This record gives sequence, structure tokens and C-alpha cells, in this order.
Amino acid sequence: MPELPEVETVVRQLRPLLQGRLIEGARVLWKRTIAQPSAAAFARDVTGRRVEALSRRGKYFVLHLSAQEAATRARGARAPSARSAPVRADRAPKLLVGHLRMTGRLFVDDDPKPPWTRATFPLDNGRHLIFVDVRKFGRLALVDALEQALPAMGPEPLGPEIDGEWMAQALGERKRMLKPLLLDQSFLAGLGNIYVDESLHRARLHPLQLSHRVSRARAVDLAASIRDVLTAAIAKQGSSFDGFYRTPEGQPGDYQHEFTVYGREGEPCLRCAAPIRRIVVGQRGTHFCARCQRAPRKAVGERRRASKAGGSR
DNA sequence: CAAGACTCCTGACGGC
DNA sequence: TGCCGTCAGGAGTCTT
Repeated sequence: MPELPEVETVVRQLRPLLQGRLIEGARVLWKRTIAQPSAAAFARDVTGRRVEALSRRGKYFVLHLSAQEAATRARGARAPSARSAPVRADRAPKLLVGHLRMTGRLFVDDDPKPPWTRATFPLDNGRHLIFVDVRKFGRLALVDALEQALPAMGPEPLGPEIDGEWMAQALGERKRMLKPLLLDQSFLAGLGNIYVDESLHRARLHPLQLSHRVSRARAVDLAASIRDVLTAAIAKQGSSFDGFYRTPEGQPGDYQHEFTVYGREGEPCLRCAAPIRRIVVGQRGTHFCARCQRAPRKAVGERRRASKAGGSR
């Protein structure tokens, strides 16, 4: 599922294909894909704008759009609502903000409507910007400012301020299990199930460990691990393993070959050979090595079974 | 403040 | 062969 590395890859690859292009129209095939404004207003207001830049915030991608160009706006009569609305569109620059969630894909294609297309935008070069989303969880929004579309979000994990110091303090300020804490976008923006599991394993931290009990040294390791994992994943253009995520160029990512715990239940830990285990934490599959990632002193039944299963020591 | 449950979705997969 | 229940999972919302 698209997390920070995947979205970063999408933005990087789409940039040369979209920057400077004019969006000539919009067709929304699944209304609920549009978070705001209404699907009709979205289609009308996105029409006639030029893509000036692309960026990413957490797992969200952002298309920075120019003010609407009057000439093409009239031509954009193909937008579903254009006829009914006495065009009183806000001509100020807009931001098209979107989230791929589980199965969303954003790419440019010659085919105006591939299978599972939820929104499609003809461009001024004859091609189309396509939003495909099998499970319909993905969302697009058109807003004036980023804060309008995004919930409160923590800092970017690859930002310069995220270091051992920051992590030690941030973990100390909360009393939460590491797995759900790292998944919380208001704590750190961009981590998802895969990269949290991978980062915790790299830092030798148990997913159920309580944040305020993590030692300073471990916190420093965690900050570095997150940075290393994300950086490596971006270099590999993200992870593909379930047939959903593809780069805008249609290629799968390569980081799935580097997974040390995710999806490896029962297989040997690459560090100590103990079998990787899978538990459910906060409704989410969680993978870890019970030997490398020591169970929190006083945790759930997990530890009980772990020690019974042969915890020498 | 923390955390679990529930919801939204649909393709894939196991079981019979 | 084919029907059916179960799962996965990001994030918002509602309870406990």
C-alpha cells in the first residue's frame, strides 16, 4: 500500500509528465472519490488550470495548479456540471490534494479510462491524467490551502529536525505502544504498516514496547532506522507485492525484495534466524522477530507465549 | 489521553 | 466447477 516512499516515487515520476501541462477537463466516475468540494464543483474548478508544480506531504500528493484560464474554461464545457453552473469559479490558484490509500494509482496514459478509473483528466497533449482505485478508498480534493485538505500531521520523517534527539524526546512525551504510535500520522507523517515493521526490526524494538520506556540509545537507533529504511525504499521506487502499487511508469517497485520482516511470517530472521512472527496490533498485521526485538518487560500475552516457547535466559 | 471497534471497498483465496 | 465466508488495510469516527 502506498506509503511515503511510494508517494514520493509517484510525485517524482509524474513531475516531468505534468509540470506545465494544462488540464482541459475532468470526469469523475466515482463521486465519493472527491472529498471536497462536490464532484461537480471539483470537475468544473479543476478545468482550465495548469499544473505548475508537484509536491508531497506525508502520504499525500499535491498538484499546485495555476489560476483558471478563462479561454479554456469556456471550452471545458465537457465537465459534467459546466452547463448548470453559471460559472462563478474561483480563479485563484488551487491545490489538487490526493491520497492513494490502499489501492490508488495516479499516472498519465493514452487510454482515457483504464479499468477501475475513478477520475480522469484530459491534458493539452492528448494524454490523460488517470486516477485508478480498485477499492475506492483513495480521495482527491481541490482546495485553496493545504490545511483545508490535510488533517493535523507530524513532521516529515526525512526532515532535518528528525534525529535521535527529536525521537528521544517525542517518545518520552507519549505513553503509547510503538507500532500504533508510528502509524499515527499526527506523530510522524508518511509511515505505514510496512515501513513501521521494517524500521522497528532494524532498530531492534518490539512493536508493543511503550514509547516512554524506550531508552535514549534505542530512540537514536529508531530515528536512524526510519531514515535508512525510507531512503532505501525511495531509491528502490517503493514496494510492490500485491499487484496494486505500480509507479506512474507502470513498473513495480523493488524494495519488497529487501523486506526483513513484513510478509515473512515463519521465515527465518535475516539477523538471527529465529522465525519471524505475526501478531495483530490495533487491527493491523504486525511482523517482528521475537528474539531480536525483545518483548517489553510487562506486556501482553505475547510475552507469555514467547517465553513458554523456549525463551532461554 | 490511550486504545479498541467499526466503517468504507473489492479482489483474492481457502474450504467444501 | 462454483458458491461463500474471510481477509487486508489507511484513516476517520465513535466508544470504552
